[in-house]
Amino acid sequence: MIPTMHDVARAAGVSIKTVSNVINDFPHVRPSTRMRVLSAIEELGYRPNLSARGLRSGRTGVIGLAVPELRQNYFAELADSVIRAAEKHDLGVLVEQTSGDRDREIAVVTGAGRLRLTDGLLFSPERLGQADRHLIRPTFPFVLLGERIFGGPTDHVTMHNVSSAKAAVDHLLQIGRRRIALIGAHPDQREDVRPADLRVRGYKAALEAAGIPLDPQLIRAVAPWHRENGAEAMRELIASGIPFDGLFALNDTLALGALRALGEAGWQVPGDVAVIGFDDIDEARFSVPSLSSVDPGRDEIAETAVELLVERINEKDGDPLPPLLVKSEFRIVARESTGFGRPG
Amino acid sequence: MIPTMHDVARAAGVSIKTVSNVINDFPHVRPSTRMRVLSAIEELGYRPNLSARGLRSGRTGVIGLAVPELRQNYFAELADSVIRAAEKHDLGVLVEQTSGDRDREIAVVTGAGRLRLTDGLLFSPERLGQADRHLIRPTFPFVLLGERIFGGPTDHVTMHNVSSAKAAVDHLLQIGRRRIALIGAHPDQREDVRPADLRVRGYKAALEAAGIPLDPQLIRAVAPWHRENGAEAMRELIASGIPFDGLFALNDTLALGALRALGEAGWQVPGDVAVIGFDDIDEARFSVPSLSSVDPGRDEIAETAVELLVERINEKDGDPLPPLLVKSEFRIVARESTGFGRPG
DNA sequence: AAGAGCATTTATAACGTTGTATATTTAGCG
DNA sequence: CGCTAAATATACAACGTTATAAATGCTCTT
Repeated sequence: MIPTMHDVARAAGVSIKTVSNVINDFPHVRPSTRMRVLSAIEELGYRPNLSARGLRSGRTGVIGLAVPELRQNYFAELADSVIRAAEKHDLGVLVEQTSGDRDREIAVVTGAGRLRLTDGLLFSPERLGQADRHLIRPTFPFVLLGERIFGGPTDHVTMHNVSSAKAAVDHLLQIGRRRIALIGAHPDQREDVRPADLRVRGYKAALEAAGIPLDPQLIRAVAPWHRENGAEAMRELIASGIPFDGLFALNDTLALGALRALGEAGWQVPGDVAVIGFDDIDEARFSVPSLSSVDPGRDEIAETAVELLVERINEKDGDPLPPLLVKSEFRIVARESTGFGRPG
Repeated sequence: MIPTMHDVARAAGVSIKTVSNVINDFPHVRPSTRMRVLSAIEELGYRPNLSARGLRSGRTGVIGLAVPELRQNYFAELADSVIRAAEKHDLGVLVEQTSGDRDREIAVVTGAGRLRLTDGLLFSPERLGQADRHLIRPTFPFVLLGERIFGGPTDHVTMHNVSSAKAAVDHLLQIGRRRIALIGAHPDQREDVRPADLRVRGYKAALEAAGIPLDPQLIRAVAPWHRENGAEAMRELIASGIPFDGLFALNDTLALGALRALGEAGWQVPGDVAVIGFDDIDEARFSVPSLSSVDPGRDEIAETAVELLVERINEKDGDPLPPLLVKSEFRIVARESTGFGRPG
């Protein structure tokens, strides 16, 4: 049978509360008593029952992470970073996949479902957007990730989409590219706070600052941001005959698809077209050619998000701080696809 | 304040146990009573406290998944599949990363750490090997994944390493390749049950069946199986001047690294060298050229593993079934790197 | 050497749910 | 109708932990 605190207490000849005090590092325990309890714990192989602890203390020591799907590199790497960050706070991470399904995302933000076993939730939406802001009710510790919803009632960790996108395009301009295509714009033209729109805004700002007129033909709508769609968009652009010497793909997956299409068509990268992506997923370092990208600070996002969530969890009931918006630092990573690093 | 069953019971004018009965679909509840309770639940926004349920019932509704790290595509995709499979059984998944650290892997198998909150554990080791078999004590529901440990006291879901590797090499032979290199062998020569060894065995079997003499120079040891190491091994092989016209990489990540090195060296794939990998990660479909691979049946592995775990969780104490070894079906996926699909 | 004041320990009551045993109601049947 | 059996509902204990408050032990003063 699995030993309980009672068993330990009996073995050590102390009360159950003393065992609890030892386990929770309560200061006033005589060293000799602590020793006795610790060895009883050791001997019996006792482990605290986390359900009981959770019931009594109101904390489970687990946070939830809801992402569209781990199959997508960006989210796998995000989850990796979140799990590492949570570990530092001694928290476990329960991962839930929404599959980008609207109803499931709603279930997640309204606190339904499995995530009730958690002390708080990190949520990276894929379908819910600005219009669904009102659905988010901060009835439990909650931190929003990503760029789909702004101005909600909860903490939010995101990236500098506009300025980092501008920096990416600046990078292409610096190496002398003038006709810079963009793939990944949102199919409908409404400009709001979606990452696609924000990054397009950065693209336009960079061109404008450089005094280069905007050619709408070079902006290609692509959704969703999968490799095959990136490849397809690139094939279409190549087939259209519209000249271009640079490409800004709104994420790395699109860029990798585009690299493939360029390769198929016999175009040289970066000779004929310099390419930069966004996200700096691990894979970018190992494509042929390796892919320049924008590192949006994934680790920083994960760590910040976990820290904010921990603060919310520890927050006293009385004095809730106002919701915080944090933008992580970004960084341009220049690789072969824009003429840096090894020759490609 | 968060409502409890008591609040629901009071609102519906019934006893707390009746509320419990409604929630757990206990058969003998009058439809009118059920309605009353349900609407009270709805009105109060009641959600069961899973810690309390866990304490009382001994089940948390969460299983653990321990993998080296989600950053590696294979594990991200495995986790994705596991979470989907668990969902069908109404189970959440707590993901733990061992970072391939031996001590952490030991902590995981001995039931220490955070995973105490779970009803059972799926474990995919990276460091623990055959010699550590004795560490695994089935004191809680446990299913082993992967190919590092065989003959342990628990259920185990794995793949047909030898025969699928043989099939991969057969595929290269069928398209006329005769000098087939292998990268990813284990640095030490001891042949046991590690995936590297098993796959090398399949490689040898295929050559032998085709009557092709083994050239030890073509077998390259690589560890760990990362892209950069695959690229490096390939560069060395190319530099060595040893002729070869086919490559079997023991996993896709190595193969992708090798593709990169081949590209750098100006070799054509599949013209000069036909390449096949192992795992069929999503990325294989989108490399340039797309990568032929062995699909080891990841979804099947995940589903089988979750089902076995659920059975163990539900097992009565008295009659434990003997440990089960399940091998999933594999399948060769032929793509451009071996001359199939679009031209590459 | 008695008490003050702090360090240490303990008994007992929760936390919110489900299981057991039992009470009550309803339905079926002669 | 009255009796039995089934259906329905309930009270209360228990799961293993932490919090509270109170009890005991120890170390100093004076």
